[in-house]
Amino acid sequence: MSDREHTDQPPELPATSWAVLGILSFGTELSGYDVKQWADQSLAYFYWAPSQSQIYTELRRLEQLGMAVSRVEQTHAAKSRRLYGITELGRRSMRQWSDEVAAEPVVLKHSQILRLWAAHNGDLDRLRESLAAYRDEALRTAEESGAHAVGARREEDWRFSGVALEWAERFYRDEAARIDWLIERLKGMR
Amino acid sequence: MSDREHTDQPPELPATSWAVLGILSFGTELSGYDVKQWADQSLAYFYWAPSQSQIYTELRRLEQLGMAVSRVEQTHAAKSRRLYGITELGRRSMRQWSDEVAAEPVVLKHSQILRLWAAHNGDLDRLRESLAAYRDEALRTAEESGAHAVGARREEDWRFSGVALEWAERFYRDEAARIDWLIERLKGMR
DNA sequence: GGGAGCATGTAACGGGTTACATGATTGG
DNA sequence: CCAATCATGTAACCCGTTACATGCTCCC
Repeated sequence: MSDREHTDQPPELPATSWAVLGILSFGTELSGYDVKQWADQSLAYFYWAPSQSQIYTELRRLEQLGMAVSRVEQTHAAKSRRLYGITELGRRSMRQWSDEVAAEPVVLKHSQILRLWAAHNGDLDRLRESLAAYRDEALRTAEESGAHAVGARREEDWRFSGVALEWAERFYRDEAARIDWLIERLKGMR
Repeated sequence: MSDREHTDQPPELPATSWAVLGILSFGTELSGYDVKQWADQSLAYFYWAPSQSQIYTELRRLEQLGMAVSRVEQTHAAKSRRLYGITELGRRSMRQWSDEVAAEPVVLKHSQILRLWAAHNGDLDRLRESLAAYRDEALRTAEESGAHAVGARREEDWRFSGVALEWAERFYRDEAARIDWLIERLKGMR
């Protein structure tokens, strides 16, 4: 019995599901709408922002698997929202996923570099402009991540998500620096 | 008439299509199989590696749109392969895509950081091991990109794809360095 | 002879997106 | 009162993957 708990593999789920379950694992009861906000302010910086409708789908799936439970909160007369919380099974599965399931390969789809790669078609000056704009955007993203990291560090349970956001801050700073290098590298090319 | 050529937008296609057309834009006639090899040795380092079957699908679509043409090469008695080449329309579309179509947002799905973010569930030491392994893998990838970059620099037409691969080399080196930072940052945390 | 690589494709499926639909509450 | 935000969900669709099927050729 207690053996099974150690040897059972968590069910195969897309990473999205684990991400959503991960948000619930911070312990707060959340609506689908809330989950979306949280995802946009953390996940989005190193993973991606699932759409609202997808989040609802995932939450329903997690509940069906017994990893989450929901209850309806009656805020007002006519208005209500469904709050989801993680279950014991959910926590256990999350732990198994963390420890036992191999991490999928890191996915990078860098359309800026895709354009550079094919720059023998097209106007190089326009590419340079586009790169410069992307550089500034990356710096802004770095600052955003940093700001969210400060917020996350305040809560003991969020210490690792805080570090993840610090990582993101560095990532986007490095990204900007690499673009600077690239612009320099392209000087004189035609 | 010549006006239209300047104002027409290229058809809306998924980035995959442009990537495949981009491979053809280097001028060599290629089979679907060849395209896959090329993609694995360049695209994969900054974009992603489309599956073989997807490549065949894209090639057929590009031909239907008039951006590519194919002919059957009879290698041997019973064996043949279909070679694809870019057309004038294909080149023009590629140029328009480069110059006029806004670049899609950069997609990053970093499952290593996803695990870090949720590390309050699960074993931190196992995460550290996983990160160390990823670091080494990133360094290997950096070296691979660098090697391909050297090859690309030899051909005049590939100068930009060479620079893209140099960018990739830096990217994966920075990635490894960031993991080193991260491992250091996690020291003492539990 | 047999295995590795060359070569092309089909079918089923799934993950995820956009667009749409609906309605309540809050604050200026 | 009106816009923004909160809140939930359906339907259509598409991109892309895996698994499968098939058969050749080269070289050991």
